Amino acid sequence: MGRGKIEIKRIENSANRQVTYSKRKSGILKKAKEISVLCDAKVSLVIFSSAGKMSEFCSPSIELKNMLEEYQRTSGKKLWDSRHEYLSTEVDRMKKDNEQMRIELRHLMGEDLNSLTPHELNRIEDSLQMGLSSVRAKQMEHIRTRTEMLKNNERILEDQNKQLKYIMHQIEGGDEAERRYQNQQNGRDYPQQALTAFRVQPIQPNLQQNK
Amino acid sequence: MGRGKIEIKRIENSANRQVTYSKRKSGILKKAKEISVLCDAKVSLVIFSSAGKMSEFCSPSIELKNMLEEYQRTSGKKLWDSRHEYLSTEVDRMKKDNEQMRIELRHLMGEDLNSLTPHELNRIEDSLQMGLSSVRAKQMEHIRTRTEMLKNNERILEDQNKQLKYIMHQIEGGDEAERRYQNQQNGRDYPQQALTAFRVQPIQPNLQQNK
DNA sequence: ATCTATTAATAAAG
DNA sequence: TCTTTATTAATAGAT
Repeated sequence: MGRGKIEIKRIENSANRQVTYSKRKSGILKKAKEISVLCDAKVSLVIFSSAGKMSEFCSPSIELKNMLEEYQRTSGKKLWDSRHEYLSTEVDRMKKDNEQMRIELRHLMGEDLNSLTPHELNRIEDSLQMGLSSVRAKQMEHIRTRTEMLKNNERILEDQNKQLKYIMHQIEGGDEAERRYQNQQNGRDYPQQALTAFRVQPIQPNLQQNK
Repeated sequence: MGRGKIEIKRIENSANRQVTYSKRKSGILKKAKEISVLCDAKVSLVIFSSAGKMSEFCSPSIELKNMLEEYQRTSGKKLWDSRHEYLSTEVDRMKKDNEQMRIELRHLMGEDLNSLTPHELNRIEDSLQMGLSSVRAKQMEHIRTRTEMLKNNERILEDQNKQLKYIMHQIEGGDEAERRYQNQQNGRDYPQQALTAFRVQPIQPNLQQNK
């Protein structure tokens, strides 16, 4: 039904295929509407183009959902019932999993121990003991890291102190700066600016955060 | 496309309607097949005659079920009922729950600790410590119970021994029974029946199982 | 999109 | 229900 007869096989030329799709799609939708009206039939037609765009026709006055329910009854094929079943078993499976983990967690928290045999208690104890060891090892690791950080900062600050003392010594000819420093160390309210006034360049680029 | 043009409205004559249905049905099924082949489209076509007889076409290599899932995603219309949704959300919720418990369990077993802050580590440690205390308390309880059971059994057996010795003393006039008992104690193969031959009534109703 | 030559579908009849 | 056939409808290829 065109300028030439065509073979029914995939149209390789993409543009042609798209044009033909468009024409035939409207054709088949029209046919669907016609048969539903002429013959009082219930029709559901859903089409996805190769690009994934959807078109549909469904007889007026009937929901696709209802039609598909009838489809399942008539054909015996399951559409969403099977999905229901799948979900139901999935939920059951997970509930069991869940319950088991909940129980194990409870046991590890020292609850509901009455139902356990001595042997099971030993297993729990071992698990807790091992867990505790690992956790404490990790805590020690943290503490070591933090201690090293503090030591490092201390060293940097000490260096800085030495530099500052040296600079002050040079500038004020010795004892004056040393005296000021000692006063500050002793908690007297010596102006804080006294030190920064020397405009020393930043000398602690590696000072680490004590987070 | 026939001997005359027809108006698109319900065909009142039942026989005509049936004939037209049959012809157009095969026509539209053919069209569905053609567009799916020519244009690489996914097509689902379901038709019920007014008499309730069903015909269908679905693109090969695609399940109607899958198409309908895509339909729902694309159109946003829901085909399956609220129970389905309920199950879906239930599964999702449980998956989350599950995952969280799995993580907590792992931490309590001393795994995957790197992601934890010191504060979280402390929490885990406390939990483990408390769990361990409870488990050990319960183990002590078991041991105590078992010890008491053993003591009790021992007492019962001692009573029984006394009774047996007394009975034997009475029957055999004293030393003979005592001698037999001593022989048995010393491991000589004195016939086992010697004692049971007295047909003493069961006298240990409260003897407890050492399980 | 629109046009149109041609094929395809099908209404009515047999 | 099948076949035939006259006629309309659909559409392939061109514009």
